[in-house]
Amino acid sequence: MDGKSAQTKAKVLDAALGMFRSQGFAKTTMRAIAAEAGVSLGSAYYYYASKDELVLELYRESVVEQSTAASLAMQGNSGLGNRIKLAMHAGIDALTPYHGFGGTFISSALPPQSAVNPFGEASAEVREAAVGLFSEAVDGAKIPAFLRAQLPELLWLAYMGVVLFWVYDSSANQRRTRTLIDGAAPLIAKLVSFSRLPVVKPLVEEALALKDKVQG
Amino acid sequence: MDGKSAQTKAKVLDAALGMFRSQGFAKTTMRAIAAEAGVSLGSAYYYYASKDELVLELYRESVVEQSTAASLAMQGNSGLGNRIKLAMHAGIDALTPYHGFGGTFISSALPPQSAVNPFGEASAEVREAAVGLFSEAVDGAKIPAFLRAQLPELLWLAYMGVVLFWVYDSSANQRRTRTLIDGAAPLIAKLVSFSRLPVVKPLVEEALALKDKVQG
DNA sequence: CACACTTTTTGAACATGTTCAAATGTACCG
DNA sequence: CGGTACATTTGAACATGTTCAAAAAGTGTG
Repeated sequence: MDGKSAQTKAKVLDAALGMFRSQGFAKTTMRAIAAEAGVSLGSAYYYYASKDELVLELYRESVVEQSTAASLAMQGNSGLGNRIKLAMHAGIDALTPYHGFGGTFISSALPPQSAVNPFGEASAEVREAAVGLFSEAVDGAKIPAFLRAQLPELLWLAYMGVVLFWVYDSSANQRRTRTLIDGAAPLIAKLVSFSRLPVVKPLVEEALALKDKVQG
Repeated sequence: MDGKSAQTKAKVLDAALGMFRSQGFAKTTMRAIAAEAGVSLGSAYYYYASKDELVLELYRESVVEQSTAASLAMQGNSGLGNRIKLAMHAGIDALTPYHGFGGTFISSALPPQSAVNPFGEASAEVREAAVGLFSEAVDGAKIPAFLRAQLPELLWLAYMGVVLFWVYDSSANQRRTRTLIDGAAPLIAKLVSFSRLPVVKPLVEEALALKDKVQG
């Protein structure tokens, strides 16, 4: 039966996410999470082996939120640039409540051995969902054949860069990040469309070849 | 008099760097550093307010090593691609002893409020040195005027990307990172040279404008 | 030298992430 | 029911980064 156990697990997660939002990541102690959830410290660890795993859930939820919001918004919008914009803005929207502790968030997210590291094993499922969102953004646009397969992953990578920028963005409401997205998305679209041209094509092909060579 | 005090400080730093290399960052405790240096725990903290500050020293030293090695190597080498290659390889060379704990390194290096964060206040001096190295790499090459001023910083940014890749690179001796540098450097050089062409120029100009708009 | 003031040193104390052996609860079998 | 195996819960114990008040050592002054 999954009822009781799952319920406890959910209580712990709710307490954690709530306190992350209100107190930040560093200030939220495992003891406080356990207390808020009404369980003992050991119990919290029974369900989540580390504080990082809680962050992975947060990341997971944010991607779900990003996906649903972006999918919906893309229904009425065509044009590669526009769709990239929507996908990225939706991601930042979902992360916004956590900007205050973006720093501590990223410090547990980036180490290679961390459960949360976006490039790692543990987050494969979430990453694929995110890449899938960019596939959706690309769908319907005219993409040169030699680019199509790789483009979604490249866009996700670019988005990871945007997230990193966002973490450091101290402007009010992270306006600079929004500006970055608004500027970068059409640029990317333009680059994709130009990638057919004789001057640009070999450059792009070379870059794609390097990406393949360097991967795995 | 700076003799005694500076000597103690140096002893702490030496102990720390040595143990970082041999044990990794996480496994090296402040207590162990203090013991190795022959001082008390409190004394270690008197000189370095946090473990992160020790990492900043490491970063500083690695940039110095990178700079001297790269400057030397560039004396006999011309060609933008080659010089970029040299600068980046020198950086990875200097970091190699620490690859084992690159993950923990980056986890303390990236948080915005960390003393070590490469984009932050505290590391401004080191960052300028690193950007300066790329200025040197660019010197002598024919760079389109509208690009020249921004290029070194862009190259440093690209190099930060390479370092991030290196952190995650689990191939033997980080061969993939070397492949990346060898492939990316000529690509960048080609892009710079193509940036004069009518198709490419507006794209690059737009990107530069976006960078300015988004900065500060 | 005696005194005051500063720099340095010390180790105990604290907070917090994590581990673990033991206690408690639950489900199912004979 | 009695009992056994498994799941869950508990809180004490541990390790470690960091803080801090007090002691010690050093330095200059009268």
